[in-house]
Amino acid sequence: MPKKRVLPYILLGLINNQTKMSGYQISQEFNNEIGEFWHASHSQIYPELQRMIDDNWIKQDDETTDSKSIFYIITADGKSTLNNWLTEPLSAKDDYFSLKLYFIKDRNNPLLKNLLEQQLQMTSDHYDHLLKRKSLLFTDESNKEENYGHFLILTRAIEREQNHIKWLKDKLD
Amino acid sequence: MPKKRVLPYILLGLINNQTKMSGYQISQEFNNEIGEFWHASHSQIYPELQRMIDDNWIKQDDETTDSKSIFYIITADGKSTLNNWLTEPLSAKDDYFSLKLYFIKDRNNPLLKNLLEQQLQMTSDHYDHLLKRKSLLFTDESNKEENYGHFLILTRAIEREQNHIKWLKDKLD
DNA sequence: GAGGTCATGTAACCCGTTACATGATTAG
DNA sequence: CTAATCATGTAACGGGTTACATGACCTC
Repeated sequence: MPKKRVLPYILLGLINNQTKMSGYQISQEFNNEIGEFWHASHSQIYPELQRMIDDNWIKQDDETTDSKSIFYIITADGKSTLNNWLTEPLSAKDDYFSLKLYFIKDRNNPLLKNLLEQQLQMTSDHYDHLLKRKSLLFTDESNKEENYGHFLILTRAIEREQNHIKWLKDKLD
Repeated sequence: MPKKRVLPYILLGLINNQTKMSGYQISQEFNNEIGEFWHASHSQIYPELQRMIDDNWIKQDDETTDSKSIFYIITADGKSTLNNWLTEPLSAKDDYFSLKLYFIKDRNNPLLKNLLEQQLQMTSDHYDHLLKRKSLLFTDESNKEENYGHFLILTRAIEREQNHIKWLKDKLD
C-alpha cells in the first residue's frame, strides 16, 4: 500500500485552528512552531488546497473575497475527516504526536489524554529498547572508547527519551 | 543549487566505522541506533555503492570474495571525502549532528569538541527563540487555554532544548 | 521607480519508497 | 520440502524541492 498522505490533514488542522486561513498564511505558519515538526512549500500547498476544495473538506470564505488573499474555512466534512485522523492510533514510525497535539485546541478534549498515553507507551518501549542496546553494545570500557561517537548518541538518545517520559507523565496530571 | 546528497557520506561513515561492510549489512544497520536519525532502503544502497566505486571512494574487498556477500572498504579518497563532510559546519536546517557524531570513533578526535560546540551554539539560539515565542504568544492564561495543544508542544520543545543544552555542556568536560 | 514583500500558480527534477525479481542458504 | 532469511539488483511511482513565472502593493 502506498504511504498515506498527511499534508491535507495538516492543512485541515491549521485552518481549523485559525478558523480561516489563506494559502500564503499557511505557508508562513511553517516558519513557526509547527515548522519544528513539518514543512511544506507553497508549491505544494496551493494545489493541495484545490484538491481539498474538490473533496469538500474546505471551502472558500465568501465574506472576504474583497481581500487579495483567498481564505479557506473548514467544512463539516473536513472537521470529521480531521477528527478521524486525530483519532487514528499513533504509529512508532512517522511520529505524528506533536503534530496532532498542535491541532487540539481544547484542554478538555479527551483526545489529549489519549495522545499523551499513547506517546508515553511508545516512548517507554523505545527507552527500554535503547537501554538493552546499551548494555548489549557497551559492556566494558573498551567498546565505549573504540566507538565513542556511537556511545554518545546512544546515551543521548536514552536521556532524551527519559526526559520525554518525565514530561509526558508530568502532563498526564 | 540542488540539495546536497548525504546518503553517500553516511555509507562512507558506516563502512569506515566497521572497516568493511556489505550492502546487506549496511541496510541492517539502519535498524540500529543510526536508524534514529537516518534510514535508507536496500534499493537506494546498492546503486549508491556502485556510484561510490566509480568515484573511487570505496572498493571491493578482494580478501572476502569467497563469501556470498560483497564487502566494501573505504579508500584514501573516501577517507578524505568523509572527513571533509564531517568538517563542514553544521546548518540549522537538516540537522546532521547525531549523524556526524556517530561517525567519530576516537574520543580524542578534535572534531568531537567542534561538533559539540557548534551544536551547543545552535541549540542555545533555538532555545532563546522558543522562549521569545512563548512570551509573545502566551502572555495571559486565555491564550494558553484557547490553544492548549500549541502551548503544550511549545513548552515541550523548550524543555527538550533545555535538556539538550544540559547534555551538551555536560559532555563538553 | 526600483527593490522587497505579498500572493498565487505551474513545471522540472530528484530522492526515497514500494513493488517486482531472482538465486542461495538455512531452519522447521 | 517448504518457508523464511540472506543477498543483490531494477523499475515505477510519488511527494517534496527548486526553479520559473506573474501581478499587486508598499516603501525608500
